[in-house]
Amino acid sequence: MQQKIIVMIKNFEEPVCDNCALKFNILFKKLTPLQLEILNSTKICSLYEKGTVLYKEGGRSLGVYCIHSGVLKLYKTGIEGKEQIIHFAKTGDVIGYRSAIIGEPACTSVKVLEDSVLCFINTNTLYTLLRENSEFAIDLLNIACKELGWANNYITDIAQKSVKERIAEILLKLKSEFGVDDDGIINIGLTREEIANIVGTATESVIRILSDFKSEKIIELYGRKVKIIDENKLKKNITSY
Amino acid sequence: MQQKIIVMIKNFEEPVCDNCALKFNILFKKLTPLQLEILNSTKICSLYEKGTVLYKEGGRSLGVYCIHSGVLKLYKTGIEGKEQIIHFAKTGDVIGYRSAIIGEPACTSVKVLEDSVLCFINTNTLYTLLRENSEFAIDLLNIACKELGWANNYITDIAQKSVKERIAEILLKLKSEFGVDDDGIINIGLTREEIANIVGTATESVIRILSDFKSEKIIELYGRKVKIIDENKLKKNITSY
DNA sequence: CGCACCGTTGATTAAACTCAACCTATGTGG
DNA sequence: CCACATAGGTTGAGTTTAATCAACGGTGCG
Repeated sequence: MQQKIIVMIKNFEEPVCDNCALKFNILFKKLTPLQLEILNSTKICSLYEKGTVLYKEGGRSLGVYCIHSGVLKLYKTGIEGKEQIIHFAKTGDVIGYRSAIIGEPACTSVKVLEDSVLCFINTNTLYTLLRENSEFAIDLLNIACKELGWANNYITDIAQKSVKERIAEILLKLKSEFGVDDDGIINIGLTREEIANIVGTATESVIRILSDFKSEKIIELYGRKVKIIDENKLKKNITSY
Repeated sequence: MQQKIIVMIKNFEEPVCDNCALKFNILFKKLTPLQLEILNSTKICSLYEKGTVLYKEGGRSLGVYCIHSGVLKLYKTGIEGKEQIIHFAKTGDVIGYRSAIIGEPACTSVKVLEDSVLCFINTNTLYTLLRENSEFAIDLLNIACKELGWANNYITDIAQKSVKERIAEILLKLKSEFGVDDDGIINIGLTREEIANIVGTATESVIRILSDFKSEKIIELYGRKVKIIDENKLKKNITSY
């Protein structure tokens, strides 16, 4: 029996913290040149292909990941394995810090949605930087607080809004978060099931509601991609507080 | 016409940070004696009576409150004024830091549920301490991360569990958070509507489910207070992941 | 080809909300 | 003191929303 082995080599440029565009991002902008050097020499960068599970809920954290490029989803596994997507992470985001900071098992799993170049920073280095540089700690605190604000909003949304409203909202959020291409199509493709797992509903409900929006000429569907053609009408589906 | 004016003076002992029991709490334990002194001399303590609204969603934050004693609820105002309770704060908790840190309007309103002695720390002092003492910043980061973990869990709960499960869970959470008195009755009294506003349901649903639990001999009701008499049966109402 | 995964549709069911009425306790003004 | 208003609690009936169940079509892949 013969096996054909296909080796696919995807190349990626190893990022250097010192001239990484992300150092201008909120988190790393306050690091000193020396600290950037420490970061650069201890970080471990790799390309993670679509579908890879980076880490799982309940697993012990070893550090944080800085997203140089790519898209990932953070989710919890709920009742009967149903996944609840907590949020998406993309270029410039840092994930895994919650678990690294408090030294508890991860509260979410992370899966690569689009090939990603990630820099891993171990907990020791993270803590060294946090202790040495309180501005850095404050910036990470900022990130955590922003996420917390979003989470609080989302609790209210899920608790009070209808499935239709939540889907309308998520479409707008995806648009603002991922942008649109030249044809105005939102730059992320999610399965119907994934959308359901964001807003906390059944796949069939998502299908029906997307199809409603389509027949009301509010959106256009291109497979997994969505184009919003009437943002105002879409917003009218959202009860504002 | 005569008016009878009743002046009620409630006394409270002004807390001194240096020997405040809370300094052993996670947040303040890393402050130096000097920093505790700064904290002590700039903080403003007051007694806030039940019913007082400390601050409102959307309002600009001026600092954080350290809870010396008392109970408060943090909530968002959602659709048609329906309140969504995000969480409760009690002795030893610090509230308002999210807004103070990121310099955005508050994302929740806060109301006093039980007379509270609160120490107000203005944003300047907070930032001074954060900058001077990275351990302090790390500890606040810890608090934010814990809250974030809880919020993520709650998103999954609300999205996936039934109202009955959520109520069962909240009763257990209230018990562990507030403890029970000598008769085993949970040390917090909430209206049916407030319970509804925690789990995101209608008041009537809470009434019906509590009454179900009562007739199944799982809980006993004493007005607004609840006694859990069969914790195992209550837990059976919660689907575990 | 056959399998797996995704998307779609229709029919049915179940969960929870809404509405309405009524009860009780508490507090208020006349 | 009574009359009344207010807020919280309760119950029942009817309706709505969304979940579930089932069947089926399309697509890509080994």
